[in-house]
Amino acid sequence: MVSITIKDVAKKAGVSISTVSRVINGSKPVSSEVRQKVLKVIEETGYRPNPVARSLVMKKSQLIGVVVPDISNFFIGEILSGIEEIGKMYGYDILLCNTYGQLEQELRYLNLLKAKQVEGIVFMTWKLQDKLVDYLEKIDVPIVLINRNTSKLLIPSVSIDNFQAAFEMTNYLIKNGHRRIALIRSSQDQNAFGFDQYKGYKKALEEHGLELDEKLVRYGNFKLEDSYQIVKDFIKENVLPTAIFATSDEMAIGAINCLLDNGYKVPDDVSVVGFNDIKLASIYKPNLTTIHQPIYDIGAVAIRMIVKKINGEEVDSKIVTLPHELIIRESSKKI
Amino acid sequence: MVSITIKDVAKKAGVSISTVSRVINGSKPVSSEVRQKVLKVIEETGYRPNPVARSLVMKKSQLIGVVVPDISNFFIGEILSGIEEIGKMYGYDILLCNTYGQLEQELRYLNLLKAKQVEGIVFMTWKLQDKLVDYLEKIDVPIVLINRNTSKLLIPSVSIDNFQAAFEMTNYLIKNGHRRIALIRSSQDQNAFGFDQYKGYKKALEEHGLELDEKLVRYGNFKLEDSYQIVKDFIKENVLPTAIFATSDEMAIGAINCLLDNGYKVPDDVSVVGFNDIKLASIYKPNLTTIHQPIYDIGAVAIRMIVKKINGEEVDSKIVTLPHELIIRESSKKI
DNA sequence: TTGTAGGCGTTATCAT
DNA sequence: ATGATAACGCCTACAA
Repeated sequence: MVSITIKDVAKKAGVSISTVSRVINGSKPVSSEVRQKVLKVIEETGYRPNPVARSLVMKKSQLIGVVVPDISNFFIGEILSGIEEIGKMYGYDILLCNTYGQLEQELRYLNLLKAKQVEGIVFMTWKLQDKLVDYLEKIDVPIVLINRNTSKLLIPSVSIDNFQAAFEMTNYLIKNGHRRIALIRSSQDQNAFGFDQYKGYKKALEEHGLELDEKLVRYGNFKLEDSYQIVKDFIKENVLPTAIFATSDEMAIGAINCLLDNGYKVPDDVSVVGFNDIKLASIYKPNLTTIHQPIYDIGAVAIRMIVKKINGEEVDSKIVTLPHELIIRESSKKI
Repeated sequence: MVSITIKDVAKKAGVSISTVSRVINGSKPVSSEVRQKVLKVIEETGYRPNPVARSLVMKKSQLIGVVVPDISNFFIGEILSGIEEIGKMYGYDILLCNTYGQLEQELRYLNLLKAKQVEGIVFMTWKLQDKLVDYLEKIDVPIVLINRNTSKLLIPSVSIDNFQAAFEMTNYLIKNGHRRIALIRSSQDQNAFGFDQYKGYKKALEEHGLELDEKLVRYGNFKLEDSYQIVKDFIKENVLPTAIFATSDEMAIGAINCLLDNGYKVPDDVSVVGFNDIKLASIYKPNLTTIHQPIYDIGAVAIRMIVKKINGEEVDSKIVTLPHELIIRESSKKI
């Protein structure tokens, strides 16, 4: 099964390969007579230009790299559909990279993507380490970060206002009578995803004259198991708060499960709220009070920005902040 | 930012490009003296071979295409991690294609993947239409289907024994006193995913002398909303069965939600069971009775088969059937 | 409007 | 052991 090339088409149509190239790309005028002939041959032979060869000469690939820390994460899955769909719309294909949030993998993939001549990169991670930032800022490919407010960075990003959202959520909890509010977020690192949320939480506490009890701030890695264990610890240490603010819905669910398993009622004994509003949030029982993010749109906007950059169009702003909304459901209540 | 090529390295090292190529690929012996020199230059310059150029001449791409009907589906997300991880282990990257189960998209992507010189394809769909099968069988790239027992097809596949699993589940329900057991599966089509499950369901009914009531067999497209609506219909038509067998956990959850919303208790009023045992199945309240599949492994095995084929190794069997297990949890009970 | 020829970065086949 | 050089399939000045 030898695939047929532009040369074959040229020969069969009795023209030069440049002419064939021209009718394919419409790069230069071709007499409609010749064009018809060539088109006919292409049709007959089923010729398809070889994208690899094309990439080599054009240094373009119609490929966009997407690197994420966990494909099977619900939140990320939803973002991916936005990316894929809009990308497709513009003729770009997705090279998927799963890093498990490991710096080493992230660096490796970034290199690989560049080598593969991807035209843009959508990047997402839990922890934005300095070394990574250096690398990202230097890379000469359009890149956009997801879910980061990188005001201090040079890299464009699309995200909601995590600070404000966490602030609102904490406020809501406080206004509903909660005083001891735990925060489950990811790593302590300043660069870790969720630092803004931590600041929002802190600010709300401060505004109400509540003291921040660092014992109530715990760290999980966006996994159910992690928050499950954290709540277990709370119980064991006998310091269970009246409200738990988990910075991802998955972690909220893990927390609720632990509570339920230990005979506590949600929200009667403890209110638990999440973040993201993944599909599951409104399905799980009890439905999650959470911060709604336009998840699909985040992916869609990110890739749209990349496409614009690729086409040399001016991108309105480096940092796109999408709207969020506090959604109150069953998992929290006034005390 | 001009990237440096093999030519630059050759010049700097004072050798020919062939020599450089040799030390990179170890394709032919090179005096260790020269090798050191070249290696040093590569190190200094940070030279990385251009995979696109390499692809062009080798007609290989280190790329494996993965086409799925819905990235944000939980089950598929988990399969993807298996594929990605094992693929990476063998140096392959993933070109992700999301088809929404549309034939048109599937065909389009298959073409595109071939054009991109992918070395193999992992294919998954809800409905394996004839036109698609024709195409898949003709394609000259290693391909493996996921979650299909394609005994009658020429294409290799990896899957559990869906017939047997559905048989066991139905049996379990019957043995627990259920007589009116609804089945929610995907499209009626013979080629649709889930036909085997339908047969297993039927067989179990027959073996117990139970009549198959076609009114109890409904069709949803693996979406929560679909099964939600189906249960709503059951209620409206006043034909609610004592047990509902949904052929995906997501659909089971949709069914339970509808039941709950309408004042029914699960499993007290109605037992609901699922299929797949996605992570969520053991987290959702009530925990789902379901068929456990080794989801990650399915992806892993599939890509492993492809890599073997690429390397010309003999693949043991065309059809790999992985073990499943009936997991009994809280969503079903004896009546 | 059309054709010729050089080059994109590699690998592989010949010589040497 | 090493070096020219011809592919790989395509695009694009430059000529005609």
